[in-house]
Amino acid sequence: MITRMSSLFLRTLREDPADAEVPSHKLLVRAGYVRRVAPGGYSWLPLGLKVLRNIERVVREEMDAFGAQEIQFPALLPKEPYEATNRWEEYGPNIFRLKDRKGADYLLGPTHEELFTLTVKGEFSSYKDYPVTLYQIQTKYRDEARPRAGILRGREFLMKDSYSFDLTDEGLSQSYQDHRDAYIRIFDRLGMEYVIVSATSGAMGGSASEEFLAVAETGEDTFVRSTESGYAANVEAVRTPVPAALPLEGKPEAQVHHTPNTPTIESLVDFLNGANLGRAFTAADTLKNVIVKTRKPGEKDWTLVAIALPGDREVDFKRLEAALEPAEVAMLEEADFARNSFLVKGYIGPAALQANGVQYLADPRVVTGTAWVTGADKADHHVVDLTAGRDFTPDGVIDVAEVRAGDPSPDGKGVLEAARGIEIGHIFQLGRKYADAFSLDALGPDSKPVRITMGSYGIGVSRLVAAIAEQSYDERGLIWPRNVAPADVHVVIAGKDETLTAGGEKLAAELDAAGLKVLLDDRKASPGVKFADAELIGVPTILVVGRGLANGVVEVKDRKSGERVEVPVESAVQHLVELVKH
RNA sequence: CGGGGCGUGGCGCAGUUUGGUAGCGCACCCGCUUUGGGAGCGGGGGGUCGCAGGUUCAAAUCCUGUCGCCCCGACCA
Repeated sequence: MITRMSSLFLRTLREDPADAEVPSHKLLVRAGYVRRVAPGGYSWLPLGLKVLRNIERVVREEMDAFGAQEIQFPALLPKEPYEATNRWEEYGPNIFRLKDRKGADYLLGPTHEELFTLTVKGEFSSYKDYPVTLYQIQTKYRDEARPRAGILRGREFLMKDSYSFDLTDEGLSQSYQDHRDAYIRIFDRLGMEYVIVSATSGAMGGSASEEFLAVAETGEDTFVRSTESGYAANVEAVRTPVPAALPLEGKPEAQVHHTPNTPTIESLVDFLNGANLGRAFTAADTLKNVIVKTRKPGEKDWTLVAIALPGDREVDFKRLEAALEPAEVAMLEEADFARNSFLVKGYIGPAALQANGVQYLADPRVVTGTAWVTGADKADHHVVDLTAGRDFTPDGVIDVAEVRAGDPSPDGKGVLEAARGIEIGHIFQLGRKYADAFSLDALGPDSKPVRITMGSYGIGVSRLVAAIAEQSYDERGLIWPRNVAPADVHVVIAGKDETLTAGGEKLAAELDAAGLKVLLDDRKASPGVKFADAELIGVPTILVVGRGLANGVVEVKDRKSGERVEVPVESAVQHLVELVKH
């Protein structure tokens, strides 16, 4: 197919739009791919739509390839199914709600678990029908509090969502794995740099859940990865490596010291270093005892839990919540201290805690043989060289300290660094939550009902356009990976005399005949304008038909490397076909 | 929801302090020249200055109200 710039509905902008901050937003607008029509709502212009469709095509091919079947629901949905799962309430202000003329409630679908479940229930009833996986590529709506970054976080977006329905847990695992494999193929084909991180296993039976993050500075998600290996994880899922235990023999005796006015780690370290103890102390030598209270679902009373961690670290509340889930967690209030007089604020130690039946959980770094400075359970006193495994033994391990850049990687290779990513895919095993809500059963071979178990899998299709752009651009413009580019070759006729025009037209026709998608710049603009636009638009290969034509050569430019080679006109088509098809 | 900023031709902005003929660059149209890196010269079209009310002989500019948008954060996938 030949797309002619002379008639293409396209206007490129020389300046960045004022409301754009991130590179993908600026470039997609400047290059004429998208235009904003409302906060979080964008129209796709011809070039943008080509890119979007290319991504859709890759997603569709890989979904179909493992047997998923495409269907499509309305975006406009009745309230009732969402009431059945309580999500009409749970979603709160994040869904668009509307009423029809009769006053009936509707919503614009944010995701479609309910509809898929109901649809399967309506059609299938025998165990022989399962397993089945359905998907759709469809516009979703969420009333984001603050849409931002152009296409990256909109209130209307295109998403592929699929749902697997299985008779058994093993079947669900297989469906999950099928999706995982398909996602890897999809993102590889799209030429993305991405990581797969385990998402926190939610309250729903510790079900598996992983996120695919496109690596990009502008991403909203933080994850850590190893500098030396492929290890990557959500901060909440990082497991701190446990150091080897140290021998207890020869360790100095624990000694209580009078440490006036040292309720904080900083003041304690300063005091110790001024106390002529014959060595230097750092915050990492102290053991901080943080007390929180937890409450399991259904329980009325809170229970105290102590968390011991090196004094140079803070408790990461998100990691703590993830570790204690499904129990709730809260910080202590003054009243809690008043009620428990053994808690001497600033001087809490393991002895009083354990003596009073408070569960005492320690950071993985607190292994047998490590010696600590910690509270002595009375005001203005600390104990030095309190040694784990000798003077105290924690009731268990809890890995909730903040993860820092420079920490050793859990796989033993390299150290961790923090990085940002854009969530482009999410897969997880739902289990039977929705099947239970709608009593989705299959009749088994024994004529007894079997409750179906489900998985739910998403890919942000429109978001991918921006995510790919975030990973692939330079100061001149966009640089599309081959599989998503709006064309295979951008033919620039650099000049306007008739020989050039005719030569360019002929090459474009031949490339088209050879099955390539051609963007032909047949405008009367000056070469400089055309070159600048070609680089802004970002088709990976640019064919320049210009002054060399008189000598029988044309120029093939690689958008990414900037490399140019001169090719004889006669072999240009073959050269390009090989380049494009690899 | 908290903080900050902004609403002036299609886009990017100046003009508002100190009220007095709405301006610049890009884009667009016409003519001539130009044609391998966003050309030159000349001519031209296009804006009820977010909206409403008020002050004034006179309001983009001052006052009051209101609506909207963007950015950071909170929240959320």
